[in-house]
Amino acid sequence: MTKAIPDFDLKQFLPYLLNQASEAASLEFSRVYKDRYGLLRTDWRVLFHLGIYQTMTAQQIGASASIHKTKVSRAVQRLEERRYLKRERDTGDRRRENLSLTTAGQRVYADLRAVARDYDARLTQTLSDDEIQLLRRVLTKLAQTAGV
Amino acid sequence: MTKAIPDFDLKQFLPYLLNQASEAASLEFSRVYKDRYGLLRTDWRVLFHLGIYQTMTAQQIGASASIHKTKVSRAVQRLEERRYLKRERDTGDRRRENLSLTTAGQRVYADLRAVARDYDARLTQTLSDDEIQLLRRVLTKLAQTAGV
DNA sequence: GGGTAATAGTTGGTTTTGTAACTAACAAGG
DNA sequence: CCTTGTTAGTTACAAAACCAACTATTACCC
Repeated sequence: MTKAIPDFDLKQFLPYLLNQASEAASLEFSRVYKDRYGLLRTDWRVLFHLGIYQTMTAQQIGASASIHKTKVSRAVQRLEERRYLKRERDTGDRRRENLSLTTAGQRVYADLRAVARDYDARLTQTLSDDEIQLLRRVLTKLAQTAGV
Repeated sequence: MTKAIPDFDLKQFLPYLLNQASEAASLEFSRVYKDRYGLLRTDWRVLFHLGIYQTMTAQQIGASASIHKTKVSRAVQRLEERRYLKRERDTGDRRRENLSLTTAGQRVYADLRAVARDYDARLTQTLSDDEIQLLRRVLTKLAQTAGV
């Protein structure tokens, strides 16, 4: 660690900085869904999609969250094993499965949603309303940039 | 996908939003270091640390980037295999290894640094200077929040 | 000095992810 | 209908991440 004048500011490089912020910002939340329910990151995202929208296919969830279909498939399997989710073959198009939460899954969702709300409030509590708005707007734009 | 009024806005939830933005923002850059040099995410971070600071130990890199020591260890192995990095046992404390880039490694760093600069400029080009400043400030704060 | 704790880094076994190939069902054109 | 192409979802195998235990060395301190 010698050089006095760095020729590149890694910590200001957006892909790096965004990743550091993202990891830090999800760390505590991940501990909750992991420790309390044994879920993985993809699992809680699928769970939340179904909690919010009631019924979706794996394809819809993957498109919404930019998750590859194999990851969605495995998250659905795990949630089904835990009896948080049920599948119903679509009668109109029998390739599709309409996914929804069981009562147990809805309970988990409601619990984690409350945690998420508190957590988001904590993350943003040191920021002004303007800052939060701008942050969300810019991040949303960035998220869309690369087709994600 | 039934419900008209969602009870939670997942896409505004910071851990989720940050992750989407982070993934999107690093996608194209990752293709460059992956396709051009066969590097993984941890690899380019270690490479950049050494490119910027000349000499560091694995411990220092891990502390700086919040990367677990086993991940650093394996990234160092991969970079060494590719002859981008050399290790020297520290004479003062023989547990430590002083890591630095080979000439080949420095070439790779210089190339990727140029890509990174262009890429960062592209990511921020639709934002005003004020927005960029605020974004970086807020993200830095968030990154520090959880001890990361 | 000699024992105990702490630190730097590696290794091994298990999970998770990534990628490609696969099955099953639908679509569209002849 | 029947071939060809597309879509929804799963499976298999390899690559990577995770976590715990390990070695080697240094620090502490009685």
